[in-house]
Amino acid sequence: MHWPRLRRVLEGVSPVTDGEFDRFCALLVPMRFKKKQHVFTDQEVCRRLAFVNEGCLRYYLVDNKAEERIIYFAQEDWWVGDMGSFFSGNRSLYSLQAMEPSELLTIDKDAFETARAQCPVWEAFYRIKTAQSYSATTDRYIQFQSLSAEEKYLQLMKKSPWIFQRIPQHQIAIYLGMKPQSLSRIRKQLAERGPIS
Amino acid sequence: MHWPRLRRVLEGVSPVTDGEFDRFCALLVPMRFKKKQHVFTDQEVCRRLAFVNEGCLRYYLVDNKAEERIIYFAQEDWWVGDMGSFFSGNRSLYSLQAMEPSELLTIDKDAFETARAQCPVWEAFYRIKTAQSYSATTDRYIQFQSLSAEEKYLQLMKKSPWIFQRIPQHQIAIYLGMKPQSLSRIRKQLAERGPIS
DNA sequence: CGTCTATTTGAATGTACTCAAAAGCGGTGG
DNA sequence: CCACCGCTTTTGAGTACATTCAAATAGACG
Repeated sequence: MHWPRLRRVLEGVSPVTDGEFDRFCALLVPMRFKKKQHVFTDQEVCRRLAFVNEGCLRYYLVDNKAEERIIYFAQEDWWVGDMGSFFSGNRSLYSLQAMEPSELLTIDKDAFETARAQCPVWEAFYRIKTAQSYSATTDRYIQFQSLSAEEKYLQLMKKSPWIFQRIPQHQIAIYLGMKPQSLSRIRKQLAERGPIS
Repeated sequence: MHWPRLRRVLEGVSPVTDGEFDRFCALLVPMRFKKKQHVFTDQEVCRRLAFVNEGCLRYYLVDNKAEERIIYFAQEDWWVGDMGSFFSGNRSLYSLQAMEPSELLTIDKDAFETARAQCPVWEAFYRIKTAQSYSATTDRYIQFQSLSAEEKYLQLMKKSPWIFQRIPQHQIAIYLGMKPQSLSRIRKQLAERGPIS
């Protein structure tokens, strides 16, 4: 099997030979998930990291006040999973759920270690991506503190317009850390204030 | 030079031989910083990651509203620096400043790559720590959303009591994402409500 | 002792929330 | 095709938590 999307993503970090790519792909297990199906839920260990070959998912938790909190939405070309749980073997606090029928290419811990030893591109890829994700999460933490609800909405429109094509509005509100009612009001205000622009 | 704190921290991940530890230490440059001195500031590239052998620092930025936001306080045994800037070579958004006279053991990018190739303990250490930091930051992002100002304060008391021994209260308030006045009020309320406990 | 900074306190304000209900939308089955 | 049901989005009124602005008090350092 080819998985051209995956190949393109890996090439983004360093060139890959056919042989190395095939070796890597041999370690992956493709899996399909129906809409609303969970890849894993909280209270279980995340045993596989996964590449989103097709579809759209949300990574979320239910907090101590029984509120859902969404960490991210993922679409094609994203890697998903709970690295903390994956490496430590502890149960995850988070859940990963398909928002649309999705196809994932998954790798378990043994395959991960094999790939790390035998596929330089994979070693480089996840090393770089982990550091980038860490940075990006720190940036997001700060943005969450700094921005008002309206600013968060406008920023998301600018940075991730695809989300508005695939995700219902009340989920976007939760992702932005606000109530669906608040997002609705913000949209109304913006529509009134700036129909021109 | 011995650097027993550093050795103990590395041993936390995997055993180290004297030879490997010496090889690693030879790649480090010790540096001292006075109180309030910056290790690096925003607008410059973070060229060194550093181990806190002694002292206490804060990692912060000035946001788009000209407000200081503190990402973390670090004390002995922490590794500090902006990994995003360090690896990408882009200017950092963040600044790192000594809160007390501090001694750092620093490593630049060349030494880092050398160490990664030649010191297995270092390769394993930063790989594991990066993933852990990423997880921890995600957890913190969620906590920031979920908890009230008072809950954040109580949680910090429980999880990082050392901070209250070394850091002035208004800096703690900023770290918790609130105004110094708010933290003062919260402390007052808690003192009134629960002198018994 | 005096100055500078940190902390506390008060009063008024604002942003986003809660509770509640109405309107809109999409899919299903009669 | 239409009627109904469930879910999403909108709207309204009142509330809460933390903020702003302002000033007083306390504490640290030279």
